[in-house]
Amino acid sequence: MDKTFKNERLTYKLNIVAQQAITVNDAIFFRETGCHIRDLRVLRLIDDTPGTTFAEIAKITGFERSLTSRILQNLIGSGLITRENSTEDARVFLLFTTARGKEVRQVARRLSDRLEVILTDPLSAQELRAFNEILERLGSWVTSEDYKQALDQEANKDAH
Amino acid sequence: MDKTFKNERLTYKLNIVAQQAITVNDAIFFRETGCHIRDLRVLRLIDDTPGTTFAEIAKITGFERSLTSRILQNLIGSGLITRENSTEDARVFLLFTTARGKEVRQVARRLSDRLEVILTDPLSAQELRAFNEILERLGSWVTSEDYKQALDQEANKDAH
DNA sequence: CAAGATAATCTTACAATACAACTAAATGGG
DNA sequence: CCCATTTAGTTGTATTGTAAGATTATCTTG
Repeated sequence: MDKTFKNERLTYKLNIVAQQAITVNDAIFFRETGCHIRDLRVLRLIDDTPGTTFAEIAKITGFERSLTSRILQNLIGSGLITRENSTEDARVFLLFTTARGKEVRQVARRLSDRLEVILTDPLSAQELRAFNEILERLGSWVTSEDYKQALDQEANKDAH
Repeated sequence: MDKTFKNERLTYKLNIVAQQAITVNDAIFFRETGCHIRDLRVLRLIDDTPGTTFAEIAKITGFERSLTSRILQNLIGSGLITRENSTEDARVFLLFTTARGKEVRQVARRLSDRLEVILTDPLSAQELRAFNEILERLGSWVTSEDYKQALDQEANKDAH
């Protein structure tokens, strides 16, 4: 039996799997679409809510404003999105996907499906469902206030 | 119901959970032990195989030689490990943990236990076991040659 | 219309890490 | 036995990604 991780920490295992999957996938996405996963996420957001703004994107993704700005510039430069001045506020511009943007989004979606199939190849359908469900719960947990508080309490326990 | 990730990709969820858990944990480790997770991993390696060498560490961890060198310098600087010249080869030095190093390792181990309990708080014992087992398998899979090959094939399918 | 406030950008600084050049010591073939 | 090559480990430098803050343009309110 393969013992790649026997007795390793959960976070360590998590890190390996996430890191590996993302690094590899990102390279493939870039080769096939010219975009990195992060850019594609922004593209998806814009495609799902046409006319969204810079500020919206920054807020939803949590990216720094400067970073957001650059990603948008990239997408515009690649002709995947366009910006239109808002008629109500000349400071604001509205974002839309171009035809090419929609196309790239579809390509990315299909690619993503296939990559996920490969990633989860060793899992049975049932295991995959269970894994998804658990990740879901853990995701909610680690981004919650309660999690932060639990950690704070842990720290205080030590400090006494 | 909380929909943090509804319909999100597996890799995305994985990334969020791993990223969040690691970032937060690393900060706590650093505060409590003065070491980052990565340093602690090296410390553990040395403590488990006293007399190990620079080259061994670099090979096992997969870290760049320069990075490995700097981590070791840190650990030495903090008085957690010592280096001894090898009697057989003057280029080589052997690594050992100091008393303080062993102590820090223990502190880190206990802390790690507690942090893992907090992280997996929303899971039942059974779910935790299942999750661990699946992560184990995925870890082996994504670091295997077969995985790389499966991805290559996928890429070629497109290229035809 | 002046004084903030807000949207987005641009510049700069910083941290992390990889790469490559370097020193010192060992090995092995002529 | 000595010189060329290899190996162990270190250090300087370049690159990269990102955050923070200054900057520009526009809007709002008194």
